[in-house]
Amino acid sequence: MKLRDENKINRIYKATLTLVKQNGLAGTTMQAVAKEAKIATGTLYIYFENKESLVISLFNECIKESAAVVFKDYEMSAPFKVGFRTIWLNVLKHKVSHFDQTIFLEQCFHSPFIDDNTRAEAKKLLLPLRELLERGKMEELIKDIDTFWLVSFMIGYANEIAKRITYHKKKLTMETLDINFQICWDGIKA
Amino acid sequence: MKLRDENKINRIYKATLTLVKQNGLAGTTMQAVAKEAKIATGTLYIYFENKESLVISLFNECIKESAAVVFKDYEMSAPFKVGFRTIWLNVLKHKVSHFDQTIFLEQCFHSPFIDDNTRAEAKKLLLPLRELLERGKMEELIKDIDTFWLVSFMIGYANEIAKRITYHKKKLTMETLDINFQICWDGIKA
DNA sequence: TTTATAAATGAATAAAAATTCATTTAACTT
DNA sequence: AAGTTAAATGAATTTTTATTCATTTATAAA
Repeated sequence: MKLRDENKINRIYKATLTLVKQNGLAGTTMQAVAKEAKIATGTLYIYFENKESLVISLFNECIKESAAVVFKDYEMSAPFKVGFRTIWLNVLKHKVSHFDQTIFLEQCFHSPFIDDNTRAEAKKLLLPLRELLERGKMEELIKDIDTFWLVSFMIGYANEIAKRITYHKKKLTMETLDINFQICWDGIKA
Repeated sequence: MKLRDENKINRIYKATLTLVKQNGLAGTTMQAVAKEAKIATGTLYIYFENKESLVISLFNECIKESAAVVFKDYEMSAPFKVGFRTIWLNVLKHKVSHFDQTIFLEQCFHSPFIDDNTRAEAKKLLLPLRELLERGKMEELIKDIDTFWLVSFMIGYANEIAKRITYHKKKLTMETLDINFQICWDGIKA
């Protein structure tokens, strides 16, 4: 009996991300995904019921992976600014190094595949970040404004930098990180 | 002789924007566009050779409109911060009030329809903004870092706010504008 | 009015993409 | 080594979407 190859799912995911980055969700066909993943078209349908299912599974995978990365190396006990920097750099580095995921997620939010419910679920993963920001406000280190705007600011900015770096073939050097974190910190600090 | 109705083109554009915001470029069919614009499918092809042509025309239209808006009410003679605020608010207000365009442009950048050349042309429209920022650096009012990052920051942030406001059904009140401009200004000021 | 001209229509066709399935292949069991 | 099972294949089919075109309708000029 031939065993189902879990690794193949990753090949399919990878292929999908590559193609969506290149051509958008609009321009990505199942045939193309299969070809890119070096499998037959039919094989795709062994692993995923249909295109919608593939997109939704990959969406959840990306959300999960991205959430896992945010709090890497974060120490509750460290000073607020240190913790904030760690998290912001985690977000930025991840968005740059997995840029295809960044674009895929963006495309998903305006696709017929992802509904409001899925969107809402995805949002929940940012809860720990919101808590960190509440702490910063408590300690009077950052502006006392609706956390909503603070989150928008740090995530949105990281997103934009990731795009710019990729499109303009910039490198994510330590200098680049420092410059941008400085802007980010000055923006939110009290 | 029946005259070609230029206004119909706007109806088609409007319909396309509405549908792309809802379903993405992926989920937007010519049939659906025609129906939304309340015309027959065939009529669409009188005005646009094919789907690609429709998308590219609309892309150029959006870019043009957005460029026209940026410098509204801007006075060269005003102090730098005043000018900067005017422009930033113009960008933000436009992105919020024409959110369908914001999304359409975003989708275009990852579609098979828009090529690198078109992208580069679009970028040129930000030139006056770059010049303003150079002036700010000269006057030592803002951070002396690559203009590239400053533009990323102000445009990217406006983009993100527009998304957040729309998705979370927030209103663009004067308070909201002030809060966010404060963050933006603190971020770039020297 | 009548005629000429171009726009508008939408069903028909072509093209592209999604999905299926009969057949083959690979890996495990006895 | 033979038998069994499930994965893999890719051509064939179905479904969806883009595009065409013969016909109708509206407008302007004669």
